[in-house]
Amino acid sequence: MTGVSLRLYDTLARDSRDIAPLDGETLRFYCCGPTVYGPAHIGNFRTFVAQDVFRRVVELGGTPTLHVRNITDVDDKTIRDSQKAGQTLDAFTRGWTEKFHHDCGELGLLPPHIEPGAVAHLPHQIRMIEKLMERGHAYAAPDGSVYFKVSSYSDYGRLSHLEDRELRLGAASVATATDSDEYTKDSLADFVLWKSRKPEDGENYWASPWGDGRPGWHLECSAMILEYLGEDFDLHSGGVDLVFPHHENEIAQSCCSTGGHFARHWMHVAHLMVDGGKMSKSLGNLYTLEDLKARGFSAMETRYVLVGGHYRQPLNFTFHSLDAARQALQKIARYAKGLKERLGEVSVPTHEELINSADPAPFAAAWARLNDDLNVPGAIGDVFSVLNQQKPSTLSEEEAANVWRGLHFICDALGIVIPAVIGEGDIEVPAEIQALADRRWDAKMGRDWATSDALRKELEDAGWLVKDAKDSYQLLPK
RNA sequence: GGCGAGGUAGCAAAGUGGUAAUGCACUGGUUUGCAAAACCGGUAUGCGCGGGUUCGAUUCCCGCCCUCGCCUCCA
Repeated sequence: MTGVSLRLYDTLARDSRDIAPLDGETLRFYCCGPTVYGPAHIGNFRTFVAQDVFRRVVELGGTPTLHVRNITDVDDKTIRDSQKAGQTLDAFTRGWTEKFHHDCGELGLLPPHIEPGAVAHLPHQIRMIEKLMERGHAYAAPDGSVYFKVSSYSDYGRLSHLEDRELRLGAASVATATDSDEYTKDSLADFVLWKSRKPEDGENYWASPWGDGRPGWHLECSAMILEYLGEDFDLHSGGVDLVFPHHENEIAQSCCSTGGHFARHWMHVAHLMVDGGKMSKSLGNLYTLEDLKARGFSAMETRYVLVGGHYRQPLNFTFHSLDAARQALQKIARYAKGLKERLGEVSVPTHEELINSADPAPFAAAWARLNDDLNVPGAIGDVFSVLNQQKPSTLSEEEAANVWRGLHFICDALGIVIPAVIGEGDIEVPAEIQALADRRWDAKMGRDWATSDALRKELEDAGWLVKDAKDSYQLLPK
């Protein structure tokens, strides 16, 4: 044990609270997962990365977790786009789920212990609707849709603080709502649990006691949480935009169907902005991991950026921040290399090994920051402060080993894999650049400094940096 | 209109009732033939503006200005 316990801000309590498992053993938590109708963008990943850091800190602190994250594989968008792609819904969502898993792997996200899909849990959802009907919290409309009766649940709005929301609806929202054709609802506030079959759904409908149709979006999380985490569990997490209505609706559905407590703690991750504003497809600033890789940035560099702002603060993404991330990671990489030289043969401890011998060593301050509402930027600052003070060459072997373990401990908490020092891996050098560099090396060996420097300049102008060592040199792209 | 978050150096981003971490960028020096790396140092008399409380506020209170997000597609 590390002797520090995690305090985390709770959206519902509007205050920080200690995180401790309800059952005294395992921290059980749920994260709203992606809707798989395309590649996730880095904004989506910001949330998943923040949740991953949460899980890592909990585990490294000595508490095992049960992490459940769903896959939304049926909704308007998945149906619409699968049809556009000429694929069955199942094939379409399976493909995007695989892509999602691939990206998660590259970003170093620990896979959830359970990853349920909505379609595979239709019986659970239908059962929940039946419960809600029995208890008088839901009603079927003439067209076969089923709605949750918001007025039947007095606590509705507690999470989002929109208690009397019909009265508070902005002018724009009212206009939109009344223009829509959902006249079958008793109240504007009621939300759909079961959507009756529509022609545009094609083959994507399922049988229910209320007729053919498909589940409402909010329902899947409630049903799957009940199945895998029960009526009462530790924490629920998602992006801030889910506070209302999604999480509010989940609470209503779950509490009304079971009488249980539902989530004890709510963690919400602020949005990623791009160039100071919201990301959107129309602005062309919606980046995927693929987009950034095409520009030469690794998934780890992206992760470093995503993790680099406090999770409750909007984070502005820019390409400059990716450049800065690369430099910062290289600084850590060079430091780690220095330690390695000091230590000889050392291995990189795994997450499991670190859990079993949890010890932040000289990075206790950084670890404390992480345990204070996951203050990652503060922790990173502390890490560099230590690196600036503990130079590998000045450390005893024992001290170096300590720093090595501690550094990996903190990096593991952040999910950062320390990269190789650039240049130590394979770099493809164009033949003409290589030729220039060889000529320069010959000139240098011949102590023809003028020619050597001129060629260095030429290489720099071509975007290549020459690093000289005693009897060799390296070419690095600038 | 309602709710919420925020305005800290060129950029990013922590933090504290007692005088501003850290990363990037920039920059002086040591070192290197020159570079790179490394090492030593510099770069906000200042934390949106105006008041107030206090021995002392960037940190608390009040007012104002500005930015961003949410208000049933949304991580």
